[in-house]
Amino acid sequence: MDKAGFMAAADHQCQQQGVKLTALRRQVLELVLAHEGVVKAYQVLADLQRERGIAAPPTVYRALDFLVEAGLLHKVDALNGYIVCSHVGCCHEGLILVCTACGSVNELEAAPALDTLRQQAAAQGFAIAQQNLLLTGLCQACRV
Amino acid sequence: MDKAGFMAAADHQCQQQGVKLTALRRQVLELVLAHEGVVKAYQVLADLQRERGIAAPPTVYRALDFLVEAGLLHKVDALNGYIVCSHVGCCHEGLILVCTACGSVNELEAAPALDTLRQQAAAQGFAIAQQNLLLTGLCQACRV
DNA sequence: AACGGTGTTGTTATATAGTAACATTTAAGA
DNA sequence: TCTTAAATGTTACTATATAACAACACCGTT
Repeated sequence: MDKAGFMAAADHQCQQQGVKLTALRRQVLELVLAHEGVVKAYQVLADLQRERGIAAPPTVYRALDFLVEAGLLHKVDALNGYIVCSHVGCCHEGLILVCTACGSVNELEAAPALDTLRQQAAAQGFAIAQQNLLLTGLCQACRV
Repeated sequence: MDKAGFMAAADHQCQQQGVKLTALRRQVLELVLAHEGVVKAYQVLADLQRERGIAAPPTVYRALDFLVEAGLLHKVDALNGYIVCSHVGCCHEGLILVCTACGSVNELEAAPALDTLRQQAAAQGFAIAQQNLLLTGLCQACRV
């Protein structure tokens, strides 16, 4: 999806959810989209400062939290960063693949196996709120 | 496994791997074992300072990194913490379940589903180096 | 025992990440 | 318009992690 398309989908999704994609949140989302792969909060902060002259960490963290909550971004804890959700609108989070060589990030669609995992967790009485599934390694392009 | 048993298994495993479980690493491992659930690096640092009078962050991080590398601990990125590996000696990392209510952590044994995931990643040409699979939610005891 | 290399630990300083608390502004309804 | 809730600004701070270099300990060789 191109950036304009993503922004349109973001607008739509926020409207659906009854939450507001304000100017600031929109700007932060665009800054994240402007990068490839994983983006760090302080990178976004620097970008934002360039565009607006001044900004403090909470400004960025609040916007990023909102965007994660809205399902537009995912937080990648293992990298202290954020990625754009590849599946806006179709709700499922996948398995995140991070290449240590080129830094690229992909969301692998693996619904059946993930469902199995969730069921096994549920079988132990565990009620899942969030998932955070990440594999680190070498992508096809880099493993040559 | 009790603590003494774990330390014995740790000794054995390090010997197998040809790496050294030095006095410092041993002490750090014991400090981690002394806690339930997730332990933070700076908590270990504080404990270590209590026992030895002085210690700096790199001392602790190096020891923790070593212990993770040796397969005795897992790093839980989503919590910036470490947990004791439940399966020392039998090599498989599982799926980590973290309860947001009581803070308890369990490693769920889910080899078949995890294998499927890995195969799906591999099918895309991705060579897995590390995995980091975590579910957050409520454990059986807390969901009542 | 003396030497030299490797790995471990100590030390200082600093980089990076994230949040608490309160003030101010904006938006939306009564 | 007034009021209230949400959003943003601001200051200060806490928490997490690493770089870089120095000192030391261990181990095999001469």
